Amino acid sequence: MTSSAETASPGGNGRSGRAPYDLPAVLDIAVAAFNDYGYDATSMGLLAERLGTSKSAVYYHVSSKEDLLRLALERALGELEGILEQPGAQTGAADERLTFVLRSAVRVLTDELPYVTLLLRLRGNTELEREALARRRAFDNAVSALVEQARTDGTVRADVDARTTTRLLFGMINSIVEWYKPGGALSQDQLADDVITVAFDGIRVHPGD
Amino acid sequence: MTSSAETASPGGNGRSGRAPYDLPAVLDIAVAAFNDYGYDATSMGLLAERLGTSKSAVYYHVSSKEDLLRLALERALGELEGILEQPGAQTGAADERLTFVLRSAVRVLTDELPYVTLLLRLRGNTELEREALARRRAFDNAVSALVEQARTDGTVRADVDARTTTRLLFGMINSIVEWYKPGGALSQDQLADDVITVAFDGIRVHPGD
DNA sequence: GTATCAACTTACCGATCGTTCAGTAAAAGT
DNA sequence: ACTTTTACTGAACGATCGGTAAGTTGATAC
Repeated sequence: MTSSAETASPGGNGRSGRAPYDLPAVLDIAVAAFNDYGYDATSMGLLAERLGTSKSAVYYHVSSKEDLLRLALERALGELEGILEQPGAQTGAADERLTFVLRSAVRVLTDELPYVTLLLRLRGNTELEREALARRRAFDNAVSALVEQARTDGTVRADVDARTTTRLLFGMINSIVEWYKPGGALSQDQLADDVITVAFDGIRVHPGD
Repeated sequence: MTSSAETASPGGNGRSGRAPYDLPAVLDIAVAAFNDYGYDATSMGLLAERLGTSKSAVYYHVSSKEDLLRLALERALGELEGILEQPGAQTGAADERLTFVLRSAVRVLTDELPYVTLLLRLRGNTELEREALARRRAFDNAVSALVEQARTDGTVRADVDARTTTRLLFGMINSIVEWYKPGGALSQDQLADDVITVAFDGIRVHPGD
């Protein structure tokens, strides 16, 4: 057997009554710290402090600070891009596909909250960040094409252009990472319903409804 | 006379054919750099390079890096808070006041784009940043109260709670700083119209419209 | 019982950070 | 003519940055 590590009993290595870290655990804490202070403002020393170890211990698990960022962004982008590969995003009427993608995006945002938060706050300073932003833009463009198609179908309003509509939609959805607290009073499903409701029908009560 | 400086003719001080900087000019360039790289990732050296001077020359005009941030945030927050003091935000029906505030917010965002952008990207690392975030939260709460009132009036939908509604509204509006380019094809007024349209009536075309 | 290995620790490196300081050239004031 | 003020320059400060090198420890393999 290949030693199923797990996050098993403490005292595993007897060093000081704490199981050794594995990469996913380090990544989780790193991403949380990046979101708290910002990637640039988070020093490896501070990260080590949060982990309860030394800087060099972190470097045993990861090859560089940027490597942590790469792993985190890959996870977020992979989940988002996965939405577009699902049947619900590829078959059916454009407005129904759009609904599916938006609802799925809300689910990914809430499921992978810290990872997507990190992605959405990138500034594009390094090559790695620029590549991630390009992939994010590609996702946005795919959704924009759906909006365009729905406009042609006559199911989405034509008095606002598709690009602006898409940006406002993502502005609304992406803002979720700035305030949503998982496990709070607002469930993921309820939030997704609210987003779809406001996005498609707006906040106004129409006379006669 | 108190020496009306202006950004007058070059060669003003004869040093190297360039007029001396004043604080507003330094602040403009600093805010642009902060938005390009992020506040933390922007070094005073890089800032000086953009200004075409030395690090210490910057310190002649400003007492610290944080001081630049303070001046910039004060400008953005002052403009936003000013919205709530205008008659349109204080008299009339709640939904009309809400419309006025949202439209005004779009105008402030586009007029003071770099300054508001900086504000909206704060992480709250220092005391200064936390104070700015508190003022921003107070603004959000004022708008949330308007939404609540409009719900009571029956002009805004009651099936989404006021807090979530407000957050989605601001998510939409605040995202403008991430993509709006002043002087482009989309005018400020058209953008404001689009925001109001999508926010109040959604993106869907209703059968029978 | 010795060798090997994962998982660290302590100590340190050069680079860069925000900031300061002493000096200085040109303009303005008197 | 002389002083003061404005707007800098160039060099340096201590602190902190991301990252590295070498040694140590307890568990496991043989």
